[in-house]
Order: sequence, then C-alpha cells, then structure tokens
Amino acid sequence: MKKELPKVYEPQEVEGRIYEMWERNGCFAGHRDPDKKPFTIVMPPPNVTGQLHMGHAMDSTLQDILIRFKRMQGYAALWVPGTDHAGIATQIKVEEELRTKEGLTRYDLGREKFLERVWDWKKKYGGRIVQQQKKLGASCDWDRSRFTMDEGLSKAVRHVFVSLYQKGLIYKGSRIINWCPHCVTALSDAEVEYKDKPGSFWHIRYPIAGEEGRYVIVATTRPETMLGDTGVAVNPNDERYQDIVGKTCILPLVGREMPIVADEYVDMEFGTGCVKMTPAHDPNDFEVGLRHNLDTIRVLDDNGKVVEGYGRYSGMDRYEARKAIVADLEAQGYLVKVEPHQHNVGTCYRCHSDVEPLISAQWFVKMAPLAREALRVVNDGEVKFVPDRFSKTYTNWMENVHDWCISRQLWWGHQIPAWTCQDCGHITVSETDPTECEHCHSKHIVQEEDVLDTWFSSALWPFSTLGWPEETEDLKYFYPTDVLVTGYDIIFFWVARMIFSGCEHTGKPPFHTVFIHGLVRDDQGRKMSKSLGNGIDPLEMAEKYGADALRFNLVSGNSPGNDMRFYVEKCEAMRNFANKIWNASRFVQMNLTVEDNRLPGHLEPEDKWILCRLGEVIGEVTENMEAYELGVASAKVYDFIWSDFCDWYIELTKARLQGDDQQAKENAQHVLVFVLTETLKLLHPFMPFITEEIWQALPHSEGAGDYLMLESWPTADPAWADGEAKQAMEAVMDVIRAIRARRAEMNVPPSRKAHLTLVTGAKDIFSTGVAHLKRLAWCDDVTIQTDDLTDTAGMVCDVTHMAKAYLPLAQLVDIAKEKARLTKDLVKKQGELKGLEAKLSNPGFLNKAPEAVVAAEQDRAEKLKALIAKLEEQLASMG
RNA sequence: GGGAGCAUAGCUCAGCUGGGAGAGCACUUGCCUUACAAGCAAGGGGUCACAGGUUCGAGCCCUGUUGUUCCCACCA
Repeated sequence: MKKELPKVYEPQEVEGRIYEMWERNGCFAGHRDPDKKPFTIVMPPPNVTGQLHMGHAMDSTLQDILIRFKRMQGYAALWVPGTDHAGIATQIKVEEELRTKEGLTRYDLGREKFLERVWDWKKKYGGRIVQQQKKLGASCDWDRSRFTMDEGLSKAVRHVFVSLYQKGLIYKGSRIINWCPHCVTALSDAEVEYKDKPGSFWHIRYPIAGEEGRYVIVATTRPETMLGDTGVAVNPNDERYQDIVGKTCILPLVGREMPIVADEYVDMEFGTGCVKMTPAHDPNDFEVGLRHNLDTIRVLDDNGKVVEGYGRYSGMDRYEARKAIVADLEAQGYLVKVEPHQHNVGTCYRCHSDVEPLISAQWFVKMAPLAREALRVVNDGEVKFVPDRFSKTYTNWMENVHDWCISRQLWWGHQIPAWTCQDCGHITVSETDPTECEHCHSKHIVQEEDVLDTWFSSALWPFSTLGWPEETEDLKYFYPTDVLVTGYDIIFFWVARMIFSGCEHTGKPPFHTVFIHGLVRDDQGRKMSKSLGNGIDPLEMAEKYGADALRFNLVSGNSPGNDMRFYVEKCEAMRNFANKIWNASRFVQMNLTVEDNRLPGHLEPEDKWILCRLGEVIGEVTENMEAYELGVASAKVYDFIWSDFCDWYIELTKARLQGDDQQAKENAQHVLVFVLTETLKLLHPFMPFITEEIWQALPHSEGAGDYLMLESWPTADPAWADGEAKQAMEAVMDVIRAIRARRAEMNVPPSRKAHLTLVTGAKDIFSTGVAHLKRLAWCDDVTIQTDDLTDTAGMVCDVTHMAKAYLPLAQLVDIAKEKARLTKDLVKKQGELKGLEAKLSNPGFLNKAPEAVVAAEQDRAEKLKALIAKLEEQLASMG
C-alpha cells in the first residue's frame, strides 16, 4: 500500500509541492515530436508590470484546461507564455512612482535614464505575474517565456515595420487623430471608448460680414474649439440658407473672416442646420475642410491647453477655456441659448480622459489591402470563432476599418526604425541602425522619437514567439498555432491584428480557432475595477479555497462568449467538491489491498452500471471538450463523481467490501480503483492539483507513467456499454430511493429496521439487490415475490409495488396520511395517463413519430394503467 | 442609426441535433448511518418574458412585441 492520504484535503499543503514536481521534471515542456501532432496555444501576454486579476485567472484557466486535455490526448502540446511591455500602462505606472517618490517627471530624467528606470521596474515586478500564474496551475512551457521587447521579438517588429514600409503599407502623414491630452500621445481608433455624458448645446451667433445685423446661428457642444473655426457649413438643399452660401461671416471673439460653404455632411434637421467648421479638431469638419479648402488652425496644444495668440484664453486648459469663452460670448451678446444635451464623448481607454481629435503627423498602417485577406480567412472558415457570432463582430469591424495609427508619443516601446535626414529630408527605414541617409549619404540623420503602438508587437505574438522571422524548427512544427483564447474585449485590439499580420507575414492565419470568453463580473454583475474596489483577488481565493476550486468555479460558470458573475460562495462549493473527491479517494484507498487497477473478470450489476456510466461520461466529456463546451464538460464530471460514483457506487460496494468473500472484496476494489483512476483523468484538466496528488497515491496499471498530467486521456471500452445492466441497476436504485422516501415520509429513522416484501418480476436482479436494499434502505427480512404485472425483463419496478411492500411500515403511521398520499398520487397518474392517451390516439403522432418513441409511450401508458389499478386497489383496501 | 446577446425555481445559471422541466446556492424536515457535517437522506418551490406561427408534439425552430445588457458608428 502506498502512503496514506490525510483526513482533510489541504490544498495549501499540496499545490506548491505538486507544481514544483511537475516543473522540476519537465512536464510542461513542449517538445517537437515527429510522431505526434502539435497543439499550440500562445498565451495572451499580460502586462509585464501587472498583477493577476480574475480575468487573467479565467483566461489562463481555460487555456490550461485545453492544453492539459490535448496533452493527455497525445498531442505535442505547447503553451507559450510571456508578457507584454504594455506601452502606456507601464510608462504611466513608472511615471507615477517617479512623481510620488521623487517628485520628478520623465523629462527631468531624460529618455535614456527614464528607460533604465522602466527596465528596472520590469526586472523587479516582471516575474510577479508569472509566479501568480503558476499558483493557478498553468502548465506553460516557461522556458519559452517571451517578452515583447526581447531582442528576438524586437527584431520581428523591425522586420515587419520595414517590410510593410517597403510595400507601401506604412506611411507617415498629417491626419486628424485621437489624442489623449493626459497621456500626451496619439491613440488608435480602437483605443477610444465612447461614453454618453451630459453636456450642453450652445447656440452662437456668427455675424455675416458686411451685412450689419445679419448673422447665422451655429450650434455646438464644444464652444472652446471655435477659436479654431475656419468656416461655417450648411446643407446645399437647405432653403433657409441659400442666399448666404458663398458669403463670409465673422468669428466672434477672434474676428476671423471665414467662408460659409454648402456641404452634404450637414444635417438640416439637427440643431440650427448650420455648423461651425473646426477642421483641426473634428474629424468630420476635417473632411469638409478638405472638400472646401478650409484652413486648419490648431488651437489646442498636446496638453489640451489653448495655444499662444488667443489673448487671455492662451494657456487655459480646454475646460477653463470653454467657461471663459461662453462667458464672453454671453457678455458680448453672441450667445443665443444653451440647451442640455446628451453627448457621446470619446475617452482614452487607459486614463479615461476625454480624447481630443487633432491634426498631427503620425505613422499609419494602410489597412484596406491587409483587411482583404483577413476577411477572407474568416469568411472561408480558415479561422473560426467560438462562439460563431463573434465572427460577425470581427468582419463588421474589418470591413469598416480605418488606417491604423501606430505611432505613440511615449518612450517605453519599440522606437520607430525611421531616420530623417537633416540635410535632404529623406526618411531612411531600416532593420539595422543606419549610419547615413540612404538617399544623400549625409550623416546627419535623426531617429523618430516616437515608439510603436504596443499592439503592433502583440500582433506578431503567435509567430514572433516561435522565432520568426528566422525559419526555426519550432516555427515549422508549431506554427500555425491552434487555438487563441481571449476575451471579446480585445477582438479589435489584438485578435484582428494578429490575423492580418499572420496572413501578411507568414502567409497563414496564426490559428484556426478563436475561443472567446466573457468578462468576470462581481456578484452584482458589475465590472471588477480598481475604482469601484469590487475586485476579487484570484490568489486570495486560491489560497483560501485552493486553486482547483477557483479553477472549477471559473470554468463551470463559463459559457463561451458570455460574462459570468463571480460568487465567493461558489468557490466554497467547489472546495467542498474537492473535499468530496478527496474523501472518496480516501475511502477507496483505505479499503485497498490489491496493487493494480485491472478490471476483474467477474462484474456485479453495480460494476456494470458504473462502467456503463463511466463510458458515457468519457464520451460526452470528450465531445464537449472538443467543442469547447468546457463548462458543460466540467458539470458532467462533477455530476458523475458526486451523484454516481460517491452517492451510489461507493455505497453499493460496501456490502462486498465489508463482507467475507475475499474474491468479491478484491473485485470491488479493482473496479473502484479503475473507475476512480479514469475519473481522475477526466477531472485533471479542471482540477490538476488534487487529481495528481490522489493519483500519486493509487496503484497503477502497467505502462502508467509517473505523472497523471502525462497520462493518456481515457477512452471508453465498448464492452462497458451494457444498457441492460445499466437499466437493471437503475431499477434497483429507484426502489431504494422509493423506500427511502416512504420511510422519510413516515418518520422512520434509519436505526429502525423495516420488514420489506418486495413484489417484482425482476427476481434475478433483486436477488443481487437484496444486500443493497438492506444496507441502503435499512430493510431487514427482504422477501421477494414475483408478480405478473411487471414486464418480463423485469427492469422497471413501479413504485406501486413498493406501496404493497411498505404495508408493514404503513401500519406505523396514521392511515389517513397514507390515504392522502395515495390519492394525490392517483390523481397525478390519472392526469398523466389522460394526456398520454390523447397523444396515443392522435393519428399524427402514430404516423409520424419514430416507432421507438411510439412504442416507448405505449409501454409507458401500459405501466401507468397497471399503476393506477394498483393504487385504486390499495385505496379500496384501506376503506 | 447598425449589429449582437440575454429573459427558465427566491438568487446565479445549465438545458448541446424539437420527444416525460434540471444543477448549485438558499429554504423545510430528519439524520454525527465507520470516506466525507466542507457530509447523508427526503422534500417544497417554475404559465420556461408576452403574442402569434410551423409541427402529431416547442424552453428549443420562425415572426412580432416588451424589457434588459453589450459592441460598432455617430448630428456639430
């Protein structure tokens, strides 16, 4: 006998030890194996300075379940971990620390010194999230851990940049972009979140030039931008304004004379039908401005303050300026009215400041040519989304995608590999740092200050982590990867960009399946967030209830693509489940004298039943796992373990285990160990620690390895699929249940044995079932009578027969209660029969329903009739 | 404005290709029955949002309505 399992399962004691054992023995390594098929997942890299939150925990759990499942199925499974440099997020963090601890800004330090600080920070905290992932049992190949700013990955970034530039797919241009005045950088469209905010709608008079007393009224939600107005637009079909098109008007407060133009863009119905044009600070106005040659005058600087040259407004913050301008307009009689107005405002996805659209020179990726292939692979099914509806989200976005602004005015990130010649102005783009201008050979070249969008490097993650652009063996073997697991919130940021990048640079989509999950919310359905303080720390949960319980909670609540609510109580329930398995295993182990787990030659009905169920569960769970229905799969394993194995099978074996027949004893042990072992395998992807710990203490069959996590996924033996045995056993269980119910109803405690006369045709079955009846239904003196009413197979034992069987019990209680119950039962059954007969006399049903269904229903009707007759007879006999 | 999801027990949600309404938690009752009180047994509780339709048969398929959540676009 192997070592004894302690009485209560203590995850804290087990998990670290088990993980260390796996890691030390190289269980996580993804080896190239020509005899195996690869199965690869690349982990969405979390922020290097981040802390593991519940979203990560779910993401990582789902991936770990998949990878452990595939590993056991015999794939060469590789899960590549890593971290992301997370440009803005990380830089902000370090800047904050710098400010609070030393009162310095990054400018005080200068670029080089500041970057040193960030690298220090990375060194200090970069391993934190990795340690946290390990605590949850993540079976990543840690030796292949990558960081988006590693040398190799940076090389890939440069390679891609140069390649796209040479293909003309990257360009630099002055465009209207989204600017975050707080983060002081450009943002891509995807990085802007729109939120409804209450605001005002100001109606302002703009005098028409040269026509004293005449004016147009424009309506705006952003009066401060009027400083940059260079025109007024009306709809060409708007009869109200026909005569003023082509004239000019005077910009109040500034005095600028500017044209009134006609453009289809203007909605006649909205506001006054008259729109002020601020091409430098509004994307639509910018477009109109282009069509009508309006000037673009930028009036807000990078920090969102009014630029020089606007008197007292200069230097004011945009909100201050708004107040001042409105006040002045009102004082000077230009303000007509103010209306409250709900307004959809773009905000920065990092700091949630209002985004300021402005014109700026930035680098862009031309999306149209890249989108074509990215759309095709999804439309042709080369890349599938789970659930499928997200492919629509994806294609919608991809069809309407704008060019991607990739430059960021940050220091932390991949500096753009472009050098501008101070002499001739030519831009040299190169993978290696050039020493001179490629055009005029001048040495006076200066590299772009800006860095690339973080997502630019993340987009290459599935292949850059495998060594690309080198043609490595890993790349050849593991790429394209298989499944990408991520939340729906980063489909645009990341998934879409990986797909077009993979297609463009490797000629293949980077994975064939995108498995989308939802957000983990709090128990009230709110997003977990720092500001609300409603976040639940996954590590705390893992510490308290065990990583297995946390994982099981996260997966059992997961239905693909849908958010889930996190309940601490559910962790508790899952902890209880872990303990249940633990104790079931203890039971098996403490009754164990055999040292292998082969199935015995002779099987009792209950053995056949549990094997039949095991086979079913193996089949269903495998199917569910392959269809990414992990929540369903986990529920089936849970039910099997608790309801079938523990509640019934273990109880059913006790008669043999505690009996005198040595052979029967050993047989029961064999089946117990066998079923438990197979079940542990099914459960392992979900609860890796406890299953491994138990497995280690059990005897193994020949050919078993050293670790459960490397064992083969179970397969069902067709011989187990004994439907007859299963049905028979279920009949026995039904009888036991029925007797228990009767006893409970009559308040007969288990300590009081009952006399039972069982009337059934299933004599052969019940001769084996008698021991169970005695044990599980606390009945002594079980007498079996045959009764012609039951069918020949004798598989189904109607509860009516039990009623007769309980007569000795019934005498213990008040007869009226018994009668009431029987009457209730009778009425119910009669109703059921009526409905059934209607169905059976329905010609449509008889003609069209499958024969088996009809037969089953007829069978049911017959049984019901017999049952009703019995009930009636009993009621009559009771007077 | 466009698109998507959701509506099933008191709560949170399963219910996969249409064929006798489920789980966990909560609740009631009885049990420390030699694996487990983090447990066992029994039980109460549901017009499957509403209205039509298809079908022999609908929680499931179709149409519409209502409520709700989310994504995208956006009228200054």
